[in-house]
Amino acid sequence: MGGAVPRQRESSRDRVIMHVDMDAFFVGVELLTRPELVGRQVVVAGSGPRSVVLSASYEARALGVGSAMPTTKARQLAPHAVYIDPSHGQYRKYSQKIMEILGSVTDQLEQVSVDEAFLDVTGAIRRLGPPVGIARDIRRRITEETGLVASIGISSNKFLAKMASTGSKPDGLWLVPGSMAEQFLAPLPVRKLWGVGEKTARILHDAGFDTVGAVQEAPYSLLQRRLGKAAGAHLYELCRGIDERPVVTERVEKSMGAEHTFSYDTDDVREIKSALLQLSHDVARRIRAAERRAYGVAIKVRDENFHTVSRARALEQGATTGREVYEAAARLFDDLGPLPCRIRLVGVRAERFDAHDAGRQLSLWDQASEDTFVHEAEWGQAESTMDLIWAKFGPSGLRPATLLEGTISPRYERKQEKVDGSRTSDGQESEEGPSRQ
DNA sequence: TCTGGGGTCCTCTGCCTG
DNA sequence: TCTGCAGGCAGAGGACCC
Repeated sequence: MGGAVPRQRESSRDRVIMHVDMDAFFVGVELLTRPELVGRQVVVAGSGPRSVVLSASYEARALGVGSAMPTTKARQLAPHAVYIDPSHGQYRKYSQKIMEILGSVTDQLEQVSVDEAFLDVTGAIRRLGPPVGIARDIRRRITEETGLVASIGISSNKFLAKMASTGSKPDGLWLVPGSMAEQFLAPLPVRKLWGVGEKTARILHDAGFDTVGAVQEAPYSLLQRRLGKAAGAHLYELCRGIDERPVVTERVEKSMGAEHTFSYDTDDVREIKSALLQLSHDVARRIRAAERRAYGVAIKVRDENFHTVSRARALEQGATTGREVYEAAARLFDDLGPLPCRIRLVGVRAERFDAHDAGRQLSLWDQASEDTFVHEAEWGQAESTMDLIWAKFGPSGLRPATLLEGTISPRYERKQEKVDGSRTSDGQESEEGPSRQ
């Protein structure tokens, strides 16, 4: 039952893994252009009624403001903080610079998100010297070349390196030898473990485990009983600092999705379908950009009570156009039946990708009529042409007629204008970003 | 009180098939 | 032919991460 108790392979203790994590990255980037705000409470958050905090300066964090917190709550906690709309284009630009610096250290680089990455420097030590020296050099170069601050954790695997960088923040550097893993982790609250969220922490608390040290004492079978086979085994390993995952330099996306939260809950089917249509086109554009074809489409619908349902459908012919994605999404939505209450959020996701076949295959639907096939091919061509125009002039000038006035609701239209307004002619968000307060 | 958006992985369940 | 069972697979939902 539950399999053998896992043990760490001795060889894996010889690896040297770094976790580089930027300190309050979004705020840091904003402060580069607004140095007068350094040392003040600064919060990067959307300005909508339902937006959340993306990043907060350490001064704001001291008041309890944290990421993913509703902006309304953050304003209660930090009423005198400066609130800034996010400028994602800038964040991407700085992220790229940072990844270039990290890439010059080793090609064993795994970018986890816009502001953090793992490096396997095992092979670089002979060339560049001891790990701590490499990490110091990385931190110095990031600050000199971008003006931003990074914290770095070093250990024998990704999990421990991540825990070390978290512990070193802000502006720190920690090395945790693999042999010290259990002592290092024991005093930490279980919630600090990577993969232990709110729910798992509550289950562990109910079982009497509040610290990693307490979980270290728990039998393997008990963890599997309480948390499930995989999660139990995973936690058993993590609390001992065992993590055999390699640094993955190339990652292939398994799905691409887009979601929209309405400013106000709605039961207007026209408005909901208009959002589904817009999202379908957004997703399809990314499918085409990646030269892929989606053989599955899923929708997500969240109601006013925060109850979420999802529905998925396999597609015989891979989808690459917004029209194809929307047809599947709209059918899934229709299959849900009459709305029992108002809707808060809708999402569209494309999945089950395959290599993008160059020649357009005839679908069953297409085969019904030669005219239909020509029409579909033309539609695909039209959307590809739209991609080119988007790339050159930005999204504001062109969109399917079904997304223009009369079909899309005024409320959703306003949001699109806001998004479009923050972009430049090359389709990227402007250097200045959206308007700020 | 109020909870975005994008993504991955896991579990459970029901259906199909051998 | 029917029944029971196991395995594979897809769909739905949940938890988690940044």
